[in-house]
Amino acid sequence: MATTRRLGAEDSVTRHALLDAARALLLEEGYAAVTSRKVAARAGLKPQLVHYYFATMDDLFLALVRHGAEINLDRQARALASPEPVRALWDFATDPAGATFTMELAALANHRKAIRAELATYAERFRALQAEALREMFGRVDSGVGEVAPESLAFFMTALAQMLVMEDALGVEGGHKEARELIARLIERAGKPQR
Amino acid sequence: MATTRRLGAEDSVTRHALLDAARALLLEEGYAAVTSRKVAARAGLKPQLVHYYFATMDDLFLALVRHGAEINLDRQARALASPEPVRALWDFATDPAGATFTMELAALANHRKAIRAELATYAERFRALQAEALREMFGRVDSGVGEVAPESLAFFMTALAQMLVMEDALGVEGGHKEARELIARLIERAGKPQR
DNA sequence: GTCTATACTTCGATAGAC
DNA sequence: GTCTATCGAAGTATAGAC
Repeated sequence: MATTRRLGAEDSVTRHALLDAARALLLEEGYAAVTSRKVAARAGLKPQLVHYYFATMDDLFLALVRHGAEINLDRQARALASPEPVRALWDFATDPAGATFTMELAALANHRKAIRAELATYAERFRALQAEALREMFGRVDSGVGEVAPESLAFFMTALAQMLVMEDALGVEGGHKEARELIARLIERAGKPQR
Repeated sequence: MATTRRLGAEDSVTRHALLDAARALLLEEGYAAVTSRKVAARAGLKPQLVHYYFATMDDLFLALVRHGAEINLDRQARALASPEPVRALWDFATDPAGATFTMELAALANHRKAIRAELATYAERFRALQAEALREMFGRVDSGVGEVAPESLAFFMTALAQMLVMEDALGVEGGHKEARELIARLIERAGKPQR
């Protein structure tokens, strides 16, 4: 294995078209629909081109992870720098496209080592950046049963956002309306950081 | 379509073996690995038998959903009837196998209508049963920013449990330790219901 | 540097033998 | 009622032409 097969250039227009098509398929039909044939068809290209630009399908998925993560790191940074960072962060976390993208990749990663490692690294980076921002805003927060570390606060927020969006997509709604209202009140209260 | 092809009996031993194999594959390698060939191989049977007992792969998945859900409804009922229902419910929700099973099916369901509908129906049932039990135990709970309905409480609990387990599986751990400790304290406090 | 012709494997599904 | 022989489509990947 590991023959020295040639690959297309990273900045190729065709390569970008394939990545775009793959991302669209991932969102619309799930990771199982991201096959060389379907990706190519969506981009109006031949299936073999996928393997010219990406040695294996795993490589394509890795490129997808990196590209999506970099874009979202940007978006998150902007949210954290906004006048209402907590609200902006929540809006960012509950964006359906972003949440779907993450959930699909997580499901895929569950059984593909290389992708899992890459996704985990990015996830920790996201959380650390959120935690840092929350720490600056609030320090440790009292929960009524002890203090909450910023990292945990970031986890709670992301977890609830992801599951809300995911269940919405499935058509599960029990408890959502009141949960969203409660979170809205928490964000309202957090609007003006204590320090 | 819809030809009147014959199907095997529901109580067939072979059928059960196939379902067991499918469940194991789903847990170990993800839904994409649940193919007629792999399921059969795992059960030591011929691939064509899958289609004798399940007209389509969707039918196999549906059977898997129903079987898994019925077992878990039982487990949840036992948890709710235990001396420490809140703790038992949390332990049940954070069981890795159960959470993985759910997440895989959710990812699959995202893009398969029939499975999505079935899964959503069961999910609502789980939540309603949890909510009913929590309502009997606590009524509405004060959160510091208004009351929390039992249904929302159930959602929060399940969401956090699922994401904890899922991130653990991916190797993401930021904020988990303190989050688990905080939840443990909450459960401790909830140990003795107020009414 | 870019794309095509082609090979080989695995997929879901059907028709028909026992 | 149970299982097998077989099919056409779709999957990843390689070697080689432009």
